[in-house]
Amino acid sequence: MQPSLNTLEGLKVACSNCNLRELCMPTGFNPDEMQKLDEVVEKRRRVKQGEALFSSGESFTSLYAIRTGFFKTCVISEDGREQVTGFQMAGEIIGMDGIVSDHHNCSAVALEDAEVCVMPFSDIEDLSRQLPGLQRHVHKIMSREIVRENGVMMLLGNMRAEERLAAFLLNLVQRLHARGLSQSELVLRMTREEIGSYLGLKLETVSRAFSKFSEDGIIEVKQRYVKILAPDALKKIFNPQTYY
Amino acid sequence: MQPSLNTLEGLKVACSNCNLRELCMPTGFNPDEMQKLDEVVEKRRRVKQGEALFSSGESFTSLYAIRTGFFKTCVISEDGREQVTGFQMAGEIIGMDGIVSDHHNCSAVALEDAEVCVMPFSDIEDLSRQLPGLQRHVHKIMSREIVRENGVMMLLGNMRAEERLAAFLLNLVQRLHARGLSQSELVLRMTREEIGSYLGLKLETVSRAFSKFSEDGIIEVKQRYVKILAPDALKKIFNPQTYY
DNA sequence: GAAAAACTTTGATGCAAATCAAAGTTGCAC
DNA sequence: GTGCAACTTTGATTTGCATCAAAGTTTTTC
Repeated sequence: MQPSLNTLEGLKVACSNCNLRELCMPTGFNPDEMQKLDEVVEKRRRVKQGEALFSSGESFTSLYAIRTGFFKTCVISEDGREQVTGFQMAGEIIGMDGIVSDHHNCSAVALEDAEVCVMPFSDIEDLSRQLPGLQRHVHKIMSREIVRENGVMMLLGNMRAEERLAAFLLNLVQRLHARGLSQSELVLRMTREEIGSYLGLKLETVSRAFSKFSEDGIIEVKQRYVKILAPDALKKIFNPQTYY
Repeated sequence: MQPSLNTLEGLKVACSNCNLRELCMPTGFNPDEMQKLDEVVEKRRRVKQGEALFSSGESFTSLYAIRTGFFKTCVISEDGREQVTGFQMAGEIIGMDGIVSDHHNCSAVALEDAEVCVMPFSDIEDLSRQLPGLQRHVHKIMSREIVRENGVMMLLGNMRAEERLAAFLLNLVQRLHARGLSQSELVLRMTREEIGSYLGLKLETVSRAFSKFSEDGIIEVKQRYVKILAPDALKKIFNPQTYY
């Protein structure tokens, strides 16, 4: 096992001084424990835009912490229909779909050039038996994913096109804001078709909903660039009852 | 802590001789480890039809293993829309939605009189630090739920009404069969409205899809009773491409 | 920097499922 | 066992989104 300073092209990659620590790893450890935590990151890996970090059916070995870049995860039915199951950004952990069967159940594709920390799952399991804080963290991350998917089911099962898009934009901008970016401006990393797949809509419907929001003065759109002019109006569309 | 023989109305309730063991707990432990595992089940709890085992917002303490009965889990949006996120039967574990925030994110309601094993989550965490097999099992159960929800997203995002109902029936009968019941006959524990909520459809649409399958000779329906006459036809509806 | 490829927008039309409506069935309460 | 409440089925109509189509924009490629 390598020491706490793993390298990728000469870069220092210890969790202990990573600026995403609070997002992807538990906190409150002593220096000794921190060092052990660092060792969970076996190495880093770059993934070019359009490439897969892992693909459905591949054997599962590791979880991945996103350092930079943006991913989509998607499942494909036997007859070829693709469903985007999520979009993931820096500080988020992906790969947990593979644990149950030792094979990945979905694919993770980089929507922009990305870099991930590779964390062999057997090492995570070993260490989380020693560090209750890490154990708890792993449980929370998986539970968070379950809860997130519950929310998507609500979206897909109960909401209309504009409600889905409003929810999508609010969620994206909230997560970007938590990473120090603007809470009103964003550049979409995905196409209208990928948004549509995630939201259970066709790309034309997504485009029309964007245009409608724009006409109503709720957002400003120029291709992938979106500026939220009236966040309250978006929230009202997403959740009509709360505002009356 | 109680010994391995917890009781509920005089019944013996040790995991070690529960006939659902293979479904809800890991296997391959020695007698000493088995005894520890038994102690994770704090007690049993009966839940009457229509009552909630836990409700959204309640503080999270335990996971629950279903011994008998049938549950639905559902989330409710702020404006009152209900989305059924799953149906659970004997041997399945529920409550994992509560781990991330220490509060339940969804509600679990018994669709028939039920009995569950209450497993305090802190005990599960303590013991799974000692028993790697248990640790792995907990991870697998949560991963399985993530993968299941991915499948539901595919259903809701990409499939038409009859495909959804076909998938639903095939999934139910497969799980019942794994519990020793018929692979062709079942009695639905939920209403048309609850099926519709799960599948993102209105109750009338569910009813019409049942009638259509019945007219086509694929199933026999009498209210809650369903007999699958042509399982291959159902599979073909669910997954058109595989059969051509 | 021209041509092609990929993506987006907008309009016209069609259709699957929602909605509205009413009758039929089952099961529970008293 | 009668009456009411809950659930289910079926029909008529509406509607939101999909589909089909074409033009416009941006990015990539050579």
